Amino acid sequence: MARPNAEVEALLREYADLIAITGKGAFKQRAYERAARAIGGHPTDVATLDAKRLREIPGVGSSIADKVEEYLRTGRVAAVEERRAAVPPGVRALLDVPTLGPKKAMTLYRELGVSSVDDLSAALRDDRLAELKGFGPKARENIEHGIAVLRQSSGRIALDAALDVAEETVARLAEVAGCRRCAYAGSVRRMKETIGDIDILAAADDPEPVMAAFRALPLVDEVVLRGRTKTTVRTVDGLQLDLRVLGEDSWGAGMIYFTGSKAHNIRLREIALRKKLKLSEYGLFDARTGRKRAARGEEQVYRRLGLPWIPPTLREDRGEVAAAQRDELPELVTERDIRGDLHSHTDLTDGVAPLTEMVAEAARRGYHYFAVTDHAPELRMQRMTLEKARAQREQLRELAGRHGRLKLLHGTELNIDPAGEVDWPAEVLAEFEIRVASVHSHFELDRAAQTRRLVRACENPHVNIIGHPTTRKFGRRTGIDVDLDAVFAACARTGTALEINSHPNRLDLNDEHILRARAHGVRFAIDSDAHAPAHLAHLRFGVAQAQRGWLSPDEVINTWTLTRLRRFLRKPGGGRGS
DNA sequence: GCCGTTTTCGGCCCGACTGTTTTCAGTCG
Repeated sequence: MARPNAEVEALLREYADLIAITGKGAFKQRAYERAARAIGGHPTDVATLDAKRLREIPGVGSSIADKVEEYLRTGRVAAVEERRAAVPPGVRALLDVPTLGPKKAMTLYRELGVSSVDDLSAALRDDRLAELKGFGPKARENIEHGIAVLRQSSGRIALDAALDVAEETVARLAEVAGCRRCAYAGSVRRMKETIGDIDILAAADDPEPVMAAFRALPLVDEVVLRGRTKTTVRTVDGLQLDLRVLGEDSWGAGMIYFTGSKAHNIRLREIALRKKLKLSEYGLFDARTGRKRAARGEEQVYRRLGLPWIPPTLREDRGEVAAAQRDELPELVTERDIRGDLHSHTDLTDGVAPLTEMVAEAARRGYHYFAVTDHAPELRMQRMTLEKARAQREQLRELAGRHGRLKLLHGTELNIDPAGEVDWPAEVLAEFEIRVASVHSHFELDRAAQTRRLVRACENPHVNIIGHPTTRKFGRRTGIDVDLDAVFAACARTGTALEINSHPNRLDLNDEHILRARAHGVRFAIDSDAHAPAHLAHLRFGVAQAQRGWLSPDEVINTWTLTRLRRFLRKPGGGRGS
């Protein structure tokens, strides 16, 4: 289903978790986690590597290489199966509850037989945790809150995972004889930040062969609904997929209907009604005679309604239909407009690839410029020092000019402390060409303190970009409590850009924040925050959120020429800046 | 389990925060 590297990464992570839960072997657990990360971020497909080449991946030795080979050969790993037998899968799922780690999960399982998040909820309700050592009132409250955060996202999955499933399914169905067209629609096509279910549309004269192929997909666990033109299945991961088959002559109307959003479709039907037309998934019809007026292409249907084609990322009933009527749809930023990435990490801190590989990938993507922004010393676990940063700058200089037009920028990701101060004194900050500043801790400060903190960071004459501004993480954290409008205003006033972090678990800022921020006249940076070469491709998710926030290229600083970008990086009061 | 100008053993990313365990374990980044 997913890329082999992603599958192997998931398997090794699971094994690491199982080691942690069963206790003993903290370093072994770390070794598996490290190998999982390295393989997940490895540029070559592990299925094409033999044991010797596998061992060349940092963190992969003979034992892990053997397990990877075993998995690729047989689809299973005996050692993993053994651990699975000892720990019910629901116990591992407890680790997804923030503030619950392996130790507490195991205690809950051993002492109370808790083996799922639902069990845990029940145990909390019956106050059975109170008897346990290490589960005081505050800890129980934290677990309760953790479950609530988790539940907010449960039933939904991250956009990247949904796109993998959607693209794979479309590719399979497109091969079926008699399938004339196939595409995914729904919230995946609108690139919503999380996805509840996946809608697939196919065009065929006879639906049944496509339906049969759909039901037979390896990822299908259960056929929920089975009709002539519509089938619903549930995957082994609990995700719901809907397939609808239409005639090819209804394709455009069908795509509009199944892409949604529902609210957008209602707007369109209202317009149709005023024009004495009727819009359904089969087409746009004359209300009186029933004659078909348009259906084959989305453009034709929109045109018949007196509208230009509206990009799926805008179809949320946020004024796009009215804007289309006035012919004032924004010119949306696209991935092609992006000239470079301004936030990335190497193995000097917590990335998994060396500088050379990150730069090579940036060059391969055709970028004009690329900023390397490893963590600064304040994030202690990264062990950054000024000497290391300067050595990296030298290395970057040596690489300059080796990749055609690609220009390399030496930057850093600073840590914003609770008072809004960042690492390093001004003169050191001035040595860097670009400075991202982000919150990495103290998520619990109150609203006034968080707001002061971020505004202060904006006012720092060396801070160019506020990284992942809300710090929310899908299924982990809701994000800090902060007066975003005050921060947006500070960004606009000080010439500080706001990041749209493209990591599929962050997407921070999200579409709604972007819409609000842009009203303040803020500039944005769409960044990957890549920790591996493959992560540079996450940019597509950030660009999609930018589109959902109605951004045009001019509002995004990394669509600009390097000359214009450099001018922006010299903030008012930023001194030499560079 | 991985790794090596500390090289085949003995380390391993380090520190803060939190709640509760009265001396520190567990979780997080």
